[in-house]
Amino acid sequence: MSDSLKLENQLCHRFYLLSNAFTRAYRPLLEKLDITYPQYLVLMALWEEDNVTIASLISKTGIDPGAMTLILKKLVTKSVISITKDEQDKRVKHVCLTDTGSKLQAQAEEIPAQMLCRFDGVGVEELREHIQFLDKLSACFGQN
Amino acid sequence: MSDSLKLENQLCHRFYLLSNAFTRAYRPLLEKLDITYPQYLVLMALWEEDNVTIASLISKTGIDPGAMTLILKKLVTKSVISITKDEQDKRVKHVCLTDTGSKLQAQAEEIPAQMLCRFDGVGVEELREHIQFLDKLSACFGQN
DNA sequence: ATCAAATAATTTGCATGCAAAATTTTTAAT
DNA sequence: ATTAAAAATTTTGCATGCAAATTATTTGAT
Repeated sequence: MSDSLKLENQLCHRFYLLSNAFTRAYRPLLEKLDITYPQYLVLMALWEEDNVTIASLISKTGIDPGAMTLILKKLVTKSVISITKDEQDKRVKHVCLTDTGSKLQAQAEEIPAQMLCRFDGVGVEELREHIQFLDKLSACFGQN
Repeated sequence: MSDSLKLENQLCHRFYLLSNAFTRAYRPLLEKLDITYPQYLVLMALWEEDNVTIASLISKTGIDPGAMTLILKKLVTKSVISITKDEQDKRVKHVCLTDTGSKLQAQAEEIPAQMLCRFDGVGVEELREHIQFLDKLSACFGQN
């Protein structure tokens, strides 16, 4: 019976807890925009670069293809995005922000700062340093 | 348009990606034990301390109460745990490992090492240091 | 003792996450 | 040109995650 199976020694459990904690923390902020956290990820990607393919959104956000289909449908229903078919390659679809979707960015601008406020005693330098570690760790798992 | 809404600047997105990546990485290892990742969390808690209340499991694993009910039902169906009612306080239920559940620990012992193998170029010292940061960050969000 | 407030679990309804199968369309090899 | 393999999406089925409402019990205050 080593300690390797103890919960407190699991790196994965930390990420499980933190990922869920962040999603919960974002919820009240995102509800004002009437969107969920994964939908927020899609919109952040689109605010950076509009008119991209679904495959591109999947790659940038890391959202599962099957989930992406549903998420995009909901954003279309909310009139935040529109989806058009590619004329050259009929397999491909392009996702565009609507006026409503573009204007949502202004309301979202304040969200990152509001989240940072909650990081009590966490320095910006410290943060940047650890983010490098997180990216290094992500690289260990490849694209999947 | 500040950069605060860019995906690459989102700490939350890192945790989203890493949490999902870990769950995916554990899947093939856990399938040999016929359990899912959240079920694995519950079992790790029970291998550390058996015969605990559901509320205790919720607290230790951070799994949502509603989800916990379903997870425990499945573990009961697999004959990995058994659930008994408290005689003193009829609101409370106690969760116990069955023989099958106890013996599963032996098969699970090799899992942590197999996961660590994938951490290419990540030092043990480095790991310990960053885990402290993760715990510090978790504390910013309280129990919820 | 009595009754409101607090607890422990469960249920409900909605939104993913994900593997695997299915569709549609394109590309590549023969 | 044909056809098999590849690529982009969608669909299907199952397992959470989570807020909110509900149920069953217990505790605490009057």
